[in-house]
Amino acid sequence: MIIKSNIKRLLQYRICLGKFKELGFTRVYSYNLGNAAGVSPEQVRKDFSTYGITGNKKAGYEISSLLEILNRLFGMDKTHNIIIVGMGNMGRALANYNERFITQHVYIYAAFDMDPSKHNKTSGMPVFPLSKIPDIVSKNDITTAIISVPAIAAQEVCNLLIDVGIKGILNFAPIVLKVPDHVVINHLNLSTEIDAIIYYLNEKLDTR
Amino acid sequence: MIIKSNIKRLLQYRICLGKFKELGFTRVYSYNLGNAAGVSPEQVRKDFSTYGITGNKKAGYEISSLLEILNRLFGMDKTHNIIIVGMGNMGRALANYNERFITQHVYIYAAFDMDPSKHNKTSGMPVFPLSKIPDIVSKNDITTAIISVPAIAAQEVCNLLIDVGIKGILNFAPIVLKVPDHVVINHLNLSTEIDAIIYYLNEKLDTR
DNA sequence: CATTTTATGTTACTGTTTTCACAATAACTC
DNA sequence: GAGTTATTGTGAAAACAGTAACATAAAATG
Ligand SMILES: NC(=O)c1ccc[n+]([C@@H]2O[C@H](COP(=O)([O-])OP(=O)(O)OC[C@H]3O[C@@H](n4cnc5c(N)ncnc54)[C@H](O)[C@@H]3O)[C@@H](O)[C@H]2O)c1
Ligand SMILES: NC(=O)c1ccc[n+]([C@@H]2O[C@H](COP(=O)([O-])OP(=O)(O)OC[C@H]3O[C@@H](n4cnc5c(N)ncnc54)[C@H](O)[C@@H]3O)[C@@H](O)[C@H]2O)c1
Repeated sequence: MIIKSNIKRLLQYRICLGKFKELGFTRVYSYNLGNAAGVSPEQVRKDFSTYGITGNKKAGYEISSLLEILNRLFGMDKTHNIIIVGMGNMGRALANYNERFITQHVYIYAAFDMDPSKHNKTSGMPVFPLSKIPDIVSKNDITTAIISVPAIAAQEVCNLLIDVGIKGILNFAPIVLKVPDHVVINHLNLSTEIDAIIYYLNEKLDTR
Repeated sequence: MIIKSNIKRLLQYRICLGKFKELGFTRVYSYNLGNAAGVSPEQVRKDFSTYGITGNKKAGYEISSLLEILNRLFGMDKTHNIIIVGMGNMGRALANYNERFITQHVYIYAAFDMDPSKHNKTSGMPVFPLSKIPDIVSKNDITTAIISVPAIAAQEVCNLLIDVGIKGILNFAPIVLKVPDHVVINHLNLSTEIDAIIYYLNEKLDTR
């Protein structure tokens, strides 16, 4: 599953709208939103059009009602509990960010690690052994998980998660995980993100 | 700047080829690579074709020479020194990953933070105040930086980096940074990555 | 209240990416 | 070494995404 850019843009519009609202604005134009989100005003209107979102001729969009529509579109009427497997450097960084994730209606409900020395509560949420996964996932209707274990263990952890009913996965391990069709998987390879930047820098030099 | 998916795929092929090599293989077919990288064999061949990379009819691709070509394409004949600004949770996680980044020819040479309590060497590389940025960047030919400061400070840090000659930025702060055309910027919003997964899960339920 | 202004919403266009199909050809078989 | 097989390489087709143009309509103006 590759996440479409229009979905990412709509989520970005939502974040920008929140900031506009905080600043006391009540209406925005496609031009303002595009500027804040780094896209053209036409792109903003096109994205809204695709999802049947309409504003007012000449008067732009009312921020509160636009936010309501986007919040409904993204199921943000409630907070989505998720779990993390792998409480190493990346897992801890994410765990410590929990109070900010909740502003996007995401909450890390529990974490899991194979290393018993990680089993404690210092990161805000409990850290359990992997044997607790089935119980916690099923008892709390959890459908989404973050994998931040070493690449060597990622497929095994992934399989386990799918077995217990996880349907959406954000994977930080630098390996392409094999999942059944019904599972939504989002691969995030930070090394690659940096390498790609460096590639474009060199390319610009070459074609000068 | 939006990073094209063919570049990300080529980088992924490179990683997969490395694993094949470790496992003792000397040749691969487009089918093997596609399978490992999660794409179709046609996509693999097309990507190679786009960059003038050729293999052998019936005998596939020789791993070592393919790796050489990709390493050259991505400037991996040398290690690229980069810096991080913001040594909080995310910055530290990245810093601790330095010995792994170097396998992708990326090395975090120095880190910067406005908070004096972060100025030490416990994370492997030195952590300096921001006033040291111009000196370190220019003396070490550094062109790429990671921003992991709070959103409120990100644009200011970004401007400073561009002023001292940084040309490529990976930004973790949940804000769309304004940069001149010649700067390559890669926005990575982790909240959005999770929200997008949740969106697709709900969408699948809706259209069931 | 007629006219002008200005921003939306959509259609048509343009460009890009992916998939498909198959000719070309190197390796293998007998 | 002729015939068969398997895999590449690419051009054409299809699908997708982004840009541009403009008709439409609400608001502002006077
Ligand atoms: N830290 C980074 O900045 C960074 C950057 C790029 C990629 N990554 C990737 O993210 C993943 C996590 O990175 P990290 O730096 O946090 O690694 P880490 O080694 O610090 O942490 C890994 C954690 O996973 C746990 N673990 C190992 N095997 C497990 C298993 N089978 N089940 C459950 N837990 C297990 C370990 O106990 C450890 O706590 C890795 O795949 C890494 O390649 C991290
Ligand atoms: N930690 C996560 O998992 C996570 C998830 C999503 C997004 N992010 C984003 O990544 C960024 C960093 O997150 P974090 O969790 O590491 O935050 P953090 O608060 O732990 O760390 C921020 C660091 O930046 C430093 N800083 C603040 N202002 C600065 C300035 N002007 N110049 C230099 N340094 C400055 C602080 O001293 C601190 O060390 C934030 O923008 C955050 O929204 C983080």
